[in-house]
Amino acid sequence: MTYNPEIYNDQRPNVGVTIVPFIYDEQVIKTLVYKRPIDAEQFANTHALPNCFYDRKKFKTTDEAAKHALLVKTNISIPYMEQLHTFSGDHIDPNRINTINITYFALLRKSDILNISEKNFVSEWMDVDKLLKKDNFAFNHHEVLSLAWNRICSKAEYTPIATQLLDEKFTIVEFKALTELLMNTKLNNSRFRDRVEKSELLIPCSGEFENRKTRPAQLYTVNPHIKDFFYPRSMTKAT
Amino acid sequence: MTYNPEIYNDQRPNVGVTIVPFIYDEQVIKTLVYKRPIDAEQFANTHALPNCFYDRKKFKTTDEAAKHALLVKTNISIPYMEQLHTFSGDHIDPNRINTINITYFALLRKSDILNISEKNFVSEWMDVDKLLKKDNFAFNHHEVLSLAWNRICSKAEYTPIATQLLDEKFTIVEFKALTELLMNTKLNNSRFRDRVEKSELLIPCSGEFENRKTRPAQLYTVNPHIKDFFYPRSMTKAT
DNA sequence: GAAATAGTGTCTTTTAGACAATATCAC
DNA sequence: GTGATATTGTCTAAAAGACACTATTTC
Repeated sequence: MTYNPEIYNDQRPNVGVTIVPFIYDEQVIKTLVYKRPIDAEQFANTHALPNCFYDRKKFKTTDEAAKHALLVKTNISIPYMEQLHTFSGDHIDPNRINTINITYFALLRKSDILNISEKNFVSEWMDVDKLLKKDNFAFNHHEVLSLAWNRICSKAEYTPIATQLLDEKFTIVEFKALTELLMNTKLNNSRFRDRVEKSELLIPCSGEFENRKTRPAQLYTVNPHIKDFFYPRSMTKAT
Repeated sequence: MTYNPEIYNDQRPNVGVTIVPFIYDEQVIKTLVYKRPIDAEQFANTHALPNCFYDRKKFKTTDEAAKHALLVKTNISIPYMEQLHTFSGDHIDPNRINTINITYFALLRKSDILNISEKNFVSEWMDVDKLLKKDNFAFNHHEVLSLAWNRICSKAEYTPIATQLLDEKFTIVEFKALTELLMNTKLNNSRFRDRVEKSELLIPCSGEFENRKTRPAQLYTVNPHIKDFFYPRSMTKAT
C-alpha cells in the first residue's frame, strides 16, 4: 500500500484550464479569443479561448491557473470568476486523448481593461452571438463557450450577476437593459425597480446622477453587504 | 512545438473522482460511506465517500469513473447523476500534493439497492445529518459531502429533483414530505398540489392507490416527457 | 360512529403585469 | 414650450398563503 509516485504516471491525464471572460461593450456581450498560429501543429488558424496547462509547480490550484490563463492575455483584476464544468473524453484534444479540461467563466468590467494586446499572440474581444455561430473552434472551446453563455444567461434571471459587467456606478436603466439582453426578453419597468428596491441590492450614490440630454438618472452601486443574493422564488412556504 | 508526451509527465496531477450517493430511507437522507482500514497508510479508520482514480486506460470519461466508483460499492443502476465541482490544492491528499478531485452526486432509489455489502470493504448508508457533524473524514470528503448536500437542498426548491429519490410510484404526500425535509421548512398543502397540477410533472397511475389504514392516496409517476423542469420564478416579464 | 389521513375550497394578502402619468433635463 | 428619457403611480389579474372543510378508508 506504500505510495509510489511513479505508478500512476502513465495514467495521469493532461489537465488544462480554460476561462471564458465576458465584457459588456457597446450594448453587446463580448468574449476574448485568440487566433492560433497558421503553422500550429493542430487547430491552426482557428479561435481559442484563454487556456493553459495546470502545472502544480506554477499554480497551487486550478483557480490560480485559470486566472493566469486570463491575465497573461489581459492585465486586469478579475472581479468575478466561477467554475463551470470539467470536461473529459477524447474529443477535447485529438492529439492528447488523455486530457481533462477544467473550465471557468469570468465577468469583467470594460473600464478595467487597460491593454488587451500582447506581443505573443493576437487576441480580440468578439461578439458572443457571432462566436456561437462559428463551428471551427480549437479543442472543445465551442461547447465551453456555449455552456458559459447558458450559465450567465440563466443566472441573470435569478441573481444580480449582471451588475458585475457594469461599471462601478450605473443606472437602473442600464442594469435593466443588460438583464434584458441576457434574458432575451423585455422586462416590466415598475416591477424591475420594485425588485431592486425591495432587495436592497443597490444603494444610490447620493447626489450623483448620469447626465445625458434628458432627465438625469440616479446612479447606484452594488451593496457590498449583500453576498450570494437570489431573487425570491415563488415557493409555497407554510407558517 | 512538436508534442512530446514526456514533457508534462512530472507535472501531471493525480486525478481522482468522488461521488456522493443519496438515498431516502426511513424518513431521512443517507449517503454511502466506507471505513478505511485501520492499517491504512493515511486516514486510517476514518470514513470516506466512494472514490477512485481516473485512469484513462479504464475509463473514457470521468463520468464513467464516477459511476464505477459507486457501482463497485453497490450494484445498481444510477438514475440521476450530476457533476458537482472540481477541487484542487494541497489539502485534498496530504501524501500527494498534486491531486485533483472531480466530484459528483447521485440520487438513487432505495428499492433499487439490492446488495450494498461487498467483501473488500465495509460500507454503510449513514444519515447525512450525522455525517455532516463529523470532522474526521478522509481526504476533502467533508467539503464534498457538504457541497453535495447544499446542492440537492437548493435544487429541491426550484426543481422536482426529489422525485429521483422516491420509488417509481409515489403519492403527493410523500413527495411533499421529502421536499419539506430537503428545504427544511413546512410547505403549504394546496399550493404544493396546485404546483404539481399546473406543471404536469406527475401523471396519476390511474386506478392505483396506496392503501394504509386511512383514505387511500393517489399514486403518481414522473412524466417522462418533461426534462430539466424548473418551477416558475417570479420574474417580471413584459409583454 | 370515531380516528386518521387525503384532498378540496374559500378567503385574504401579496406580487406580477400593463400602462398611464408625472418629472427633469437640453434646447 | 418640445423632445427625450427617468421615475412613479394606478388599476387589474394572478399567485401565494392561511386555514377550514369535505372525502374515504379502517376499526
